[in-house]
Amino acid sequence: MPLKLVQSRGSPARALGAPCSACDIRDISICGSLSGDELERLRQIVSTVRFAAGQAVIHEGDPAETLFNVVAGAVKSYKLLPDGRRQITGFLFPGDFLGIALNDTYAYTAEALEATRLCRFPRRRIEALLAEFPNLSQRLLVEASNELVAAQDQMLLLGRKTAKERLASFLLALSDRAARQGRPHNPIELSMSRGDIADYLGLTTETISRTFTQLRRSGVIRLAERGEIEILQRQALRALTEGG
Amino acid sequence: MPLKLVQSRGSPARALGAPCSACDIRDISICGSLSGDELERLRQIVSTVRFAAGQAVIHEGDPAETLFNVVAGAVKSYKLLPDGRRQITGFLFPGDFLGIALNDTYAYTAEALEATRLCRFPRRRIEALLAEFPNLSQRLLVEASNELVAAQDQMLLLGRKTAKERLASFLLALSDRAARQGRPHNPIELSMSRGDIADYLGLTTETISRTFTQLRRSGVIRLAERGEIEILQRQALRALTEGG
DNA sequence: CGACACCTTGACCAACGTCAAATCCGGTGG
DNA sequence: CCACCGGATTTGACGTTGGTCAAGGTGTCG
Repeated sequence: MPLKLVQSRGSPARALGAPCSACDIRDISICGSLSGDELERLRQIVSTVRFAAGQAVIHEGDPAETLFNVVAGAVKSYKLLPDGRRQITGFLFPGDFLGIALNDTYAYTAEALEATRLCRFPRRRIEALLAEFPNLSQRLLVEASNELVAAQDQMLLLGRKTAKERLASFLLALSDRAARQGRPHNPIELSMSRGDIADYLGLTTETISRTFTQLRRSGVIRLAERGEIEILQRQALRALTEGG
Repeated sequence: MPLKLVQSRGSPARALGAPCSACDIRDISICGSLSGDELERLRQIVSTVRFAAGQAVIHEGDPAETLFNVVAGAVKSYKLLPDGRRQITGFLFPGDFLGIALNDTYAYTAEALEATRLCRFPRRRIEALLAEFPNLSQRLLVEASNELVAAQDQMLLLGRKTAKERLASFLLALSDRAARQGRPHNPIELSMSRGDIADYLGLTTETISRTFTQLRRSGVIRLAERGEIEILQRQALRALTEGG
């Protein structure tokens, strides 16, 4: 019972844009797994799109026709309940992949947090490349694996951690991720609002605010200008992460 | 266009004396994506292992040297905080894949809920096959995608749903999954304890118990013999899932 | 300079957790 | 068949964390 990809049909590739081989974020993105030839094929199907802060990139429930790679900016992805309760499932930064879940419809909505640039891949074309370049599907699998591990950490956080532990975990994770992706990691620049943090951590803005105050008063962090957060005692913050 | 499984009609017709081609759960497992030849290669690296209820299959933090496929029984996977708080990240049933996260160490512990039989694949061998059979890595990617979607649903549940909504969601998800995998789906057989359900839903045993009572009193479910749960009003239960 | 969105703080409240005590139930041995 | 044991489950009384509601502060951008 072999698994077959439904082959892409339709209009020819529309080329344009800068070569992927010179891409700023190539090393930290999915494209890093591809050779010169493969990159060229990818370039033929990619286009660049921009979104202003607050604009939706994809909508939960819409047919999943496009995959994105964040090039610059920041994105939040979230799910809603009918009465408006919201759970943010992740924040995406340059190099992160959006829409990896290869299902018929998007499982969540994604919205730009600030001016954002993304690479846009028609899904049918990507699937054709998957069949051609095993590297690519292996790389996507690795990516999905990492997301899965992060999702499990988040379940532990949402199911079992206190407000203070959640916020400490969040700040450290943001800082660590920024470091890994070569962005400034202390002070941390928060591109999201208190409300977004709350909806990510399963709390309310008020609780986020109170907990920030608590961490600040205990000297673990400092609330710097432009909403940046400086970590003053990384070890202490790490301890708070698991109830120390 | 979504990735689609294309079933070849008729039997693959590989006797071989090998169990894989005649495997009970082949159609619902990862192996369903493989042709006769590939299956034979898989058979060469697989072995069957059995675990009694309560035995650990893998340990969080151990080097990830093995992947498993559940053949019979049931497994829970969980993460612990240093002080013993526990979050169950999933329950696995026949056909489910354990250890898909291809990282160096296991991200969670997995433990048999009852007498359980699993197929055991050495990880290095699987990785070799991945390079050889693109089908396999694509199928694993689909599997990982589905897990990712489920994980996001679970985040919404843990972050934003009330106790009653959580339990309703859990019961329906169990029933739906059992149906999809061809197991009895009403009454639902709960292979896990109240404590396990609590640790999966981010609640306590007491709250689970009280909420069961509430659902029973309102006539939505019935607590049948041997701990089975009969769904009496599926529509009502579905409504409760999102606060209806 | 004023409007508006975001953030902080305070007072009070409710959902769920904690602690404790029945009760149930399957397994065991007489 | 029945009595008993031990763990799981249920139920009850009460406590706590974080939510709700409301007011005031801060900063940013016309």
